Amino acid sequence: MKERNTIQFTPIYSKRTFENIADKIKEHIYSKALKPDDRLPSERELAVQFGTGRMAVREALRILEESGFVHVKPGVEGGIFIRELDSTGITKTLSDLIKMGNITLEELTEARISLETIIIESVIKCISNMDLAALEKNIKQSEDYFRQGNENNSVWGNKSLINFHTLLAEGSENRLYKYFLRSLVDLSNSFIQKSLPNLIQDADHIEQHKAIFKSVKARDLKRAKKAIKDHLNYVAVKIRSEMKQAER
Amino acid sequence: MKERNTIQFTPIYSKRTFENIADKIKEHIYSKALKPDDRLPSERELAVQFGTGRMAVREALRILEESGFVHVKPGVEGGIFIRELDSTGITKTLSDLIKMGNITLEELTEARISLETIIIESVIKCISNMDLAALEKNIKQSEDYFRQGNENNSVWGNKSLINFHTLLAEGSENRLYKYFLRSLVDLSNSFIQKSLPNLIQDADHIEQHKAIFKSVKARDLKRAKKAIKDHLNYVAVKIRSEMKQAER
DNA sequence: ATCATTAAAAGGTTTGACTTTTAAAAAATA
DNA sequence: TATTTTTTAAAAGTCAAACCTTTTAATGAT
Repeated sequence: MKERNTIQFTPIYSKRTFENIADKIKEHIYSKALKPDDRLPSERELAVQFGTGRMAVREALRILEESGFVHVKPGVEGGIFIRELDSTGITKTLSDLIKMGNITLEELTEARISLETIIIESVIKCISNMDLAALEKNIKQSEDYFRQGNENNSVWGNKSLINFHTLLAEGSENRLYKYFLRSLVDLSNSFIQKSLPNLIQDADHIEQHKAIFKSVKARDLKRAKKAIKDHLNYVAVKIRSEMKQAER
Repeated sequence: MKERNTIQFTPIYSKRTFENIADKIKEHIYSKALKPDDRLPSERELAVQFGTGRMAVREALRILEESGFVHVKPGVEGGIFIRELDSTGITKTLSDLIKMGNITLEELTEARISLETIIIESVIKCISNMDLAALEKNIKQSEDYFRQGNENNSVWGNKSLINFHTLLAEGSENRLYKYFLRSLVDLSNSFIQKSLPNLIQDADHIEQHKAIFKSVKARDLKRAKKAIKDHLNYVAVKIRSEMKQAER
């Protein structure tokens, strides 16, 4: 039996000039011909090379800039520089969705709890000694900062406290988890920071990080899952009560 | 004891004109003064209203277009239209990360399995009868298409087969899950479709959807979790073996 | 009724002149 | 000599005006 040919036609867009330019540059980035920190020719030079006007190039640059491929710096020694793609694209989108009210803080924290539970499973299977050491160092920093921390006892001063979770995700082999988690953490932080700028850091928080670390180091999945869940719920409850208090 | 004032200065950016324009328009979208399908004044008119040149407006539009806020149509009765924000922003970012090799198909499917397991928990708690009906209808469509499906027995023809999972996510109350899942599903589909354009649809696939549906309807979490896990693993195995076969 | 033509409105593109920003280089000062 | 200030050149940022292209509604011819 002869196989039938099932070709499909895809819609045709006669693309706009600036889209073509953006695509051409992207191709070079995809193919690694252009790598992070490389500098592109100047706007005017690009316009000449592409055989287009300067404005078309500029519009292409706006697109590339917005999606995080390049970053543009004016002045001598300035120019158009290739950037590393990271989680900021996701963060930006989610941030917009939050501003539109399409996502609430509750949804954010719920998603974070689910995600971190998944991550801890992944992490416990494949975390390296280097990652473990980084975590241990992070906890040390948190403790140090907390001890001398009379100057500014807001959680927001203690950066290491905030970084623990993203650092934990670094131990996972699935980069998607890292991107997602980093976005969620960044967002819930900036979200909470706005409503509770004076949130106090407490010793329990660090103890809980320590508990998570220990169970991960011991590769005790059951204990680790419980530790992370307890911790996140603890934080969620604390935030909720603080918010209630702030309302009055 | 007097509380110490802990103000923080945020960095100052003297923003570029087009950024200011984009921000101004975004504000109106955030505040719902501009709603989906609303039409903005023409480029020329906007330039007059903002007191800037037309090119600054155009660059702002490129940004808004890229991040999914507006969509631009030329011609009479054309113009600049407000769009509903959805998951396409996330999808686009992830798609770029895939093209950069920062994410693989394996990571994608793994993440999908984890996410769908979470979703099924959320769904089973709060799914409405309407959502259940939609799922049931979807399965009916898949079966109908499959029965008369001699014309084109590729899975890709059977759209309802593909939509089952995103439809399931609609039952969740957490919109983040919906956005994430839709992105992951869209991506793995377009990914697989490229490498396996002739993937055959099979009856088991639909039976598994049915099993998931039944356990969700019965609110049997344990059975539902098993059903979704089995299904996704089944698909993953099938795809992997097909890919191996395609290599030869 | 149907088809072809036309005109207007919108975005798309180019060009050239001008402004602003930045950092290195040069000059003035201590 | 070391430091501070000024100059300068390269690059992006901006604007205005003209012109091109696409789209569709309205008009007119068949």
